[in-house]
Amino acid sequence: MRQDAVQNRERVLTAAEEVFGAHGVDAPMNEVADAARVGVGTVYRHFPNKQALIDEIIGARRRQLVALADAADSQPGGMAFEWLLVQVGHLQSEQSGCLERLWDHSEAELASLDDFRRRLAMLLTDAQQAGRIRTDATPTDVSMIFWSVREVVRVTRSVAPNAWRRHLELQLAGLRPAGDAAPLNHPPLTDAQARRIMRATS
Amino acid sequence: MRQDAVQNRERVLTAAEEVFGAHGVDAPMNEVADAARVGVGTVYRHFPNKQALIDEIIGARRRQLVALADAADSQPGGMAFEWLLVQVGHLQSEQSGCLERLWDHSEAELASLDDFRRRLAMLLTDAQQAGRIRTDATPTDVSMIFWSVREVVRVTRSVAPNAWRRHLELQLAGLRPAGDAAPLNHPPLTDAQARRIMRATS
DNA sequence: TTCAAAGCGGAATACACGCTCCGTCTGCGT
DNA sequence: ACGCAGACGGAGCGTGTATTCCGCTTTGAA
Repeated sequence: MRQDAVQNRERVLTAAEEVFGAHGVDAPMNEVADAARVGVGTVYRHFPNKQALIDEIIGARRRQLVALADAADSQPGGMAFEWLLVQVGHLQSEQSGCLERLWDHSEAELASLDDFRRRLAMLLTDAQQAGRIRTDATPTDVSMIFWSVREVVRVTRSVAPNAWRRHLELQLAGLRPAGDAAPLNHPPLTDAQARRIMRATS
Repeated sequence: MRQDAVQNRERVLTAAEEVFGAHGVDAPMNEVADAARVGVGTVYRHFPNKQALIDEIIGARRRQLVALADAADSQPGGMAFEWLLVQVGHLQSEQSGCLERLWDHSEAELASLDDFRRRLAMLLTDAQQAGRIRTDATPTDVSMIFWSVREVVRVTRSVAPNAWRRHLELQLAGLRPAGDAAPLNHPPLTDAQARRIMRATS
């Protein structure tokens, strides 16, 4: 590949991350091209269509996600689970507009995040055994927290970019072992449901 | 106003509630017109533009919201606050697509919901004094819960229409008085921030 | 019953966006 | 230096959607 072509591809990716991050994935391709100081034609030379460009960006984030799950193992004691949730919050709060689609997958991409989910489930179990998390919490409850944090990030980022931290703190408080608190009355999502949801949203 | 015109206006409103509720406010006006068994022209005779139609629907919901806050007063003891949160969850889960904009306002509409917010703040204080809610929770924390529940509703409704209940339960658990749980490390949104956010989202 | 005002339908318009096409330009192997 | 495969830009096409326009229909007061 020609040298300038390689450079341009990179510029487009960076620009797309910025533009989509700031204005959401609904931002027009024209804006991405302008931000990359490149014609739209060039964008389409490197990515067959808008979805492919978005996928490329999100793919990179998914890999970060898996890396984070790996890194969590080296956290002390039963803290790994909570550490991971905060890290994922960080990830979601950077260039948050891109990530509207982070938790959606075609069946094909499901594998990459399955890995993440498996590790997350293990960390959750560990945390429960360490007595830091209530035993009736399930991995699907954690998915709901991710969705919820994503939305709080989206809504608050322009005014209070750190507000999601408090929201997450409160949710973690909700996950603590029930003292005198009542047990949960509503059942968690089943895995099958969670899976269908993640496919449907996209 | 002519009799048939009155009827048609009503039909359009009902249809819009259904269509926007099911497919979100991005659903095309044509679909609304079809669902109302009416031409697009008629829709535009009654509402100057799409936004006005949406506003009308949301306005009605806001009034319901205020009514709920009033009704909460007749709930027993310190439970009024929690009861209200569940009711708001219900409200958000019905025709949820319409409500993407429920918490956004132009400065002008701020007044209508201010009333709601004032009552909510009082109920929160009551619940705190009754020892059911941690004393460091603020009304802006409750706003974040509303945003969060709205998103969980949006994501899960087609597969598990009741999933939001569990999510809310967990959040309420997070609002219980801290036993051995650590105090919150991150500050709540200020009122001014919350206000700006609600204006910016729209 | 009559008829003008009010209402209606839906084709046509305006516009925004994804994407394609093609004439022009440029890195780089020779 | 040369030539051209490969890359570039951006005008223009197709589509989808909000909104308008206008000839036809209906209502209801006289």
